[in-house]
Amino acid sequence: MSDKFTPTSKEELLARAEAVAGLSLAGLAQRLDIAMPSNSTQGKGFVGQLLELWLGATAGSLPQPDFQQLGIELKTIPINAQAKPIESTYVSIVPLRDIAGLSWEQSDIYKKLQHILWIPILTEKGLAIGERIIGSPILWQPSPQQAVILQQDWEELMDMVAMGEIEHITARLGTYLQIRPKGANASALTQAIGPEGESIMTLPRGFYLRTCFTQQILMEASHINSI
DNA sequence: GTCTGATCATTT
DNA sequence: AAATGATCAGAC
Repeated sequence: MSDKFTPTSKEELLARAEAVAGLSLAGLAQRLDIAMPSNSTQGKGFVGQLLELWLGATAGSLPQPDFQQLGIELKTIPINAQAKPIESTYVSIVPLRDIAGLSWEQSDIYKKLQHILWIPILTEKGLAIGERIIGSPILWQPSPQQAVILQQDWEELMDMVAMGEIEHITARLGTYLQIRPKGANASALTQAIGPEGESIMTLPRGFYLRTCFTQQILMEASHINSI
């Protein structure tokens, strides 16, 4: 039943995603002969991995788009019954060293944000993880206006990193993009640039998309779908 | 430790 | 209630 699948076109990928819209996570897990985690705390990441398996994502833990041949990144996004995102969306790790001369277009996050397959997951709290429902997929690319803001956010934040101001960066900065801790726990440390240009140890950080931004994406898509 | 996949727990 | 800062699970 769990025959392997590799998408060779975005149309094929989208069709494969549409085929499981309306299905519960437990339903898809059963189809793939995968065991469900007992709860959503232990199951962090399970939703994404389940859809990766179904859709034939290949990038593994590389900092590259999931479907390398197609240049498409896969993102599941938890939404409530009003179709509002429940959580921000992690995109990629923030480079904290050897970043001199790094441009927006060269960055890992730029490549991932060029083309995303969004899969909304209906995730009301109190709903068991297996009862979450897979929604209709959205194939998205940033509009020119969105691209400008994303680049501005990235440049503002990465300027601070390059200037040794990582410890002054909070999640309050950035219009669409924000930087937050992204590590196993508070004792996981990595090297970064300090105030005097020296090497310091700090928490690993990640780039996240704010819910106000991902909500835009979902709203635009529902508008298109309703025409 | 460095990435991927995210959601949890606490503060605001 | 929503946002921020912290954490969970797994591959390598």
